[in-house]
Amino acid sequence: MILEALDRHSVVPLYYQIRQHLLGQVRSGALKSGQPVPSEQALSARLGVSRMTARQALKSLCELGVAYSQRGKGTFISAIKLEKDFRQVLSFSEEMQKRGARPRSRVLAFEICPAGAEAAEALHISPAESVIRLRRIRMANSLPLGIECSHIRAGLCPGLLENFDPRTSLYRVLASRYGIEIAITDEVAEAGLAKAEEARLLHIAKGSPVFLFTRTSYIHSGKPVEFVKSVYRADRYKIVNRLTRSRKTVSEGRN
Amino acid sequence: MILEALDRHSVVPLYYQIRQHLLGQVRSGALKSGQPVPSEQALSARLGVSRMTARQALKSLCELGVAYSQRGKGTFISAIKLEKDFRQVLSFSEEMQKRGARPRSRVLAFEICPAGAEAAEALHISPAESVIRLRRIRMANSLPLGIECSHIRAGLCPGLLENFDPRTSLYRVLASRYGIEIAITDEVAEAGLAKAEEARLLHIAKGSPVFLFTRTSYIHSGKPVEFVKSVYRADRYKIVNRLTRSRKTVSEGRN
DNA sequence: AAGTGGTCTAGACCACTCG
DNA sequence: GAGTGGTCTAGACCACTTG
Repeated sequence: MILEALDRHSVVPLYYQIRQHLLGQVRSGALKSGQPVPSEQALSARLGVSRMTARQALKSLCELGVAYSQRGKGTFISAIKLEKDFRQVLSFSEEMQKRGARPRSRVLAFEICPAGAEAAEALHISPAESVIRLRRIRMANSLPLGIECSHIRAGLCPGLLENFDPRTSLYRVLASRYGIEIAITDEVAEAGLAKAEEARLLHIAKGSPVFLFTRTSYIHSGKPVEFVKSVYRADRYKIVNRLTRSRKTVSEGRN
Repeated sequence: MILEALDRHSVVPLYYQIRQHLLGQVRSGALKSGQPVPSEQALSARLGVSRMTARQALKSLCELGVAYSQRGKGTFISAIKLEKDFRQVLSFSEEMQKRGARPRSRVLAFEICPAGAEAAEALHISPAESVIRLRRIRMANSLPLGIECSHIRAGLCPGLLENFDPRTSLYRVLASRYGIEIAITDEVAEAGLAKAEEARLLHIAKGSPVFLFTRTSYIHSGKPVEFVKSVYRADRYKIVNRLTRSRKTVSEGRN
């Protein structure tokens, strides 16, 4: 059934190799939804790994959303299609490429200025402290999609203004040049109507429906590094989400 | 430092007791953001459990978003506030109670009818197959918030129409009476303008901004059980999300 | 009764970070 | 070099599900 595809001398962990192997079987259709994945004991025996390792492989498969475990019954392939990066922060470029569209941006402003009240609160700095402000029109296949205005604490990335080409990926530069890796983004989405300037920039009628986003991004330690306000055309953008219902294990009561 | 609060004869798993203990220290302020959590070795030695058990406790703490681990350095309390149920499906009642509002509903329709094209596609049934349709105005503190129209495969819950009081919690009845436990909800949110009927029911002007939700809920096996379309007032509702950026482990390349 | 996943132990080696 | 988390082993007992 399962080939001996394990490389015990690889730097790739065994449980990860097993997971990828099973993932391949799902992708190829050899394992279909509802079907049981080999049990922990079976994997352990067949592949000559300890049961804990087999277990870790199955658990990580479940964390991907590809499978689910039932005590006393087994582990089964989930019918739900996308083993998806639903809740991943994607940069605009990444998101567009994934959807098969050509991303482009037009820079409206790229400057150092005081944070102002709203950005200051989100970034936990004083309103007078300097931020790098980058305002761009985001386009997919040359059609305007939205306007994004990003604020980054200037102290975190000295020289960004001089060294960054604002038409390229901000996240990539933050990571490679300054070692700033975004770990979490909190996002608030509201629905509203396009104001006159926004409508003009987005090529829609004033009063058209739009999404208003407010995003704050944090590095792993929890320190906020970026605050973004955006306006997106509602006729060309929607929010897709996947929510899970707690299996009693998440909270301890009262919630 | 850590009290011997472990009950080795409890039905509650040791790792879970340890996690809750650490969670308590975070809540009480004894462990603050940025501070290191006791290491796996330290917990293991101090509490007399194996390192794997201590490890499992720390791992589950990280899965809650309360802490994060760094190889070679340690595990630290995350500064990001809510150890939250961000990604949880909550029923309307649960959500409102959490926000401290009194939930109420007014039933507009509660009937059996053919699924129709849109619901049929989401539920993977034929458009002629019967569904139970429940249309309600959702209110918080007596103010109308939104209109929800839910479609449930009639075959899954015989007698629901006679036995369910549509002003109470649908999810609770599905779970207790029919053993249907919602595991995952896929949600699409769009922004739009209120139509005449919607505006009247929601007490807003026609053309006011609204959220349009389309939700499909699945049980663990992936079978779809409920399809909901809703319209929510944008001035009283917003979407809050937390996104994480992949730590290279999630996908295997090309993404 | 047999098989499953959930928990737990007491070790081990490794790569990594930091002083 | 000392400490940390990441992986792995070879066992064990348990609760749960199913025939």
